[in-house]
Formats: sequence, structure tokens, C-alpha cells
Amino acid sequence: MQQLDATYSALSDPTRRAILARLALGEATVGEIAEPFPISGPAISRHLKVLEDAALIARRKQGQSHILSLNPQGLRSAQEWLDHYRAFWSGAFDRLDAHLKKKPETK
Amino acid sequence: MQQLDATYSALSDPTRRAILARLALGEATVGEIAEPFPISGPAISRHLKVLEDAALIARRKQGQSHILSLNPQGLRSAQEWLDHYRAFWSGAFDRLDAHLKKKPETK
DNA sequence: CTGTTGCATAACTGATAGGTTAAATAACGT
DNA sequence: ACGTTATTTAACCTATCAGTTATGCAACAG
Repeated sequence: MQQLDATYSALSDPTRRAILARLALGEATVGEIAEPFPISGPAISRHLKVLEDAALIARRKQGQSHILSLNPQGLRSAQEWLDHYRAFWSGAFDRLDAHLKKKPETK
Repeated sequence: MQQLDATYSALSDPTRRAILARLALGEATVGEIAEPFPISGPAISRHLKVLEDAALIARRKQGQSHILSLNPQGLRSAQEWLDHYRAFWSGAFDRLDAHLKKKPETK
């Protein structure tokens, strides 16, 4: 359960979501990831650590470069949580929908 | 896009996820929501504000009580974002899978 | 061995998060 | 009008976060 904390917390930062979007296109080194962002290297380095700790990405070292890639398992728990609640949410939506449709008819 | 910040940030707190879980069972007043938690009323009040600001819940006042309910639209953006990336994630997973299966055969 | 490249770690700063208690507001019962 | 109940707002504290610059370290190139 506290794994979800890390996952959603990691996803709550737009820079980190952008990094994930970049990695969705294929793996990249730290430098390649950092390039489009206007922040310092260390800042990127820590964003990557957050994503790695949340198991959203994986890292392998090749020479002096670190190559990052998406870790598909990382999103599983987050997805499952949302999927689990989607039913309830849909249910609430249906109830709201029914409520809104019933109101005018009672007039 | 910055709406996602609020949504994922709201979801990153276990107390708030528990509140959502409670509300998935049906609407409740602030007091009813607060009851099982070992934290103060004001703390709950602010959690509710965060959830409301993230559009994950809705509030209606009935007398002196505030009645909270799930707002099904609130999770839409979060769901859509995950759904959008699920394809890439699955793709990455398949590539990883293929990679792991190919390795032994090359031996 | 020396310098350079790619990246991480350390130390600091300002802002935000989550908690507290105390006070304010709003509706209810008498 | 008065006290009670339900909830929010204010003021404050501490911890964590996202950023910075400066330093450290491992791998490569000469």
C-alpha cells in the first residue's frame, strides 16, 4: 500500500511525467533525458532516483553512461488501484446520472 | 496538465485514498469520514479540501452537515493519462519480454 | 598519469505538506 | 438569546521537496 504513495507521488511532478513520456519513446541516457529541461543536472538526477525508487524506471550502466528505460511493472499497482476503484467511480457516475435524469421528471 | 499534479498528489496520501475508499461505499458527512482516523478534525478537513480541489469529491451542505460524495469525473484525467501510457508501458514490457526470451536462445 | 566526460552526492535554501491547538462561523435545539 | 454541534480557518511547528552550487567518483582518451 505504501508503494502507491511512492508511485502517485512520483507521478505528481510534471517533470517526472515528462521524463516518463520521453522514455515511452525508447530508452535514453541521463544526459539525453536532461537535455530539453531547463534545470540542473543534479535536479534531473534526483528526479530519476525518485522514479527508480518508485520502480517506474530501470537503470543499467554501460561504460560511463547510465541508460534508463521504463519499468512496466511499476505502473501495475497504480493501474490496479485505479481499475479497482473505477467500478465504484462508474457506479457513482451512474447514480449521479440517474439522479440528474430523475430530477426533471419529478417536476 | 497541471490538473494531473493535483490529482496524483491527492492520491499519493494514504489517508486520502482511505477517504476515497470510504466514499466508494456511499456518501458520508465529515464527521462520519473522520471517525475511524486517529487524526484531528482540522486535519481531515484539509484532506477533504485537497480532494475537493482535485475534483475527486463533491460537497453539498445539508443543514450544519457537509455531505461528501465521489466525483467520478475527477479520476478521468488520471485514468486517461495512465491509459494513454499503458500502451507504451505494455510495449516496453513486450520488448523486455522478447529480450529476455531471446537471450537464452543465442547461447 | 592526467585531463575530461557522465553522472551522483553533499550541503544549503525557500516553498509546500501534514500535523497540532485555539478561535471563528453557521445551523440547530431550548 | 444561549449553549451545543458540525465544520472551517488561523497560527504555528516540523519534515519533506525541488531547486541550486560545489564537490566527488568512475570510466574513458591522450
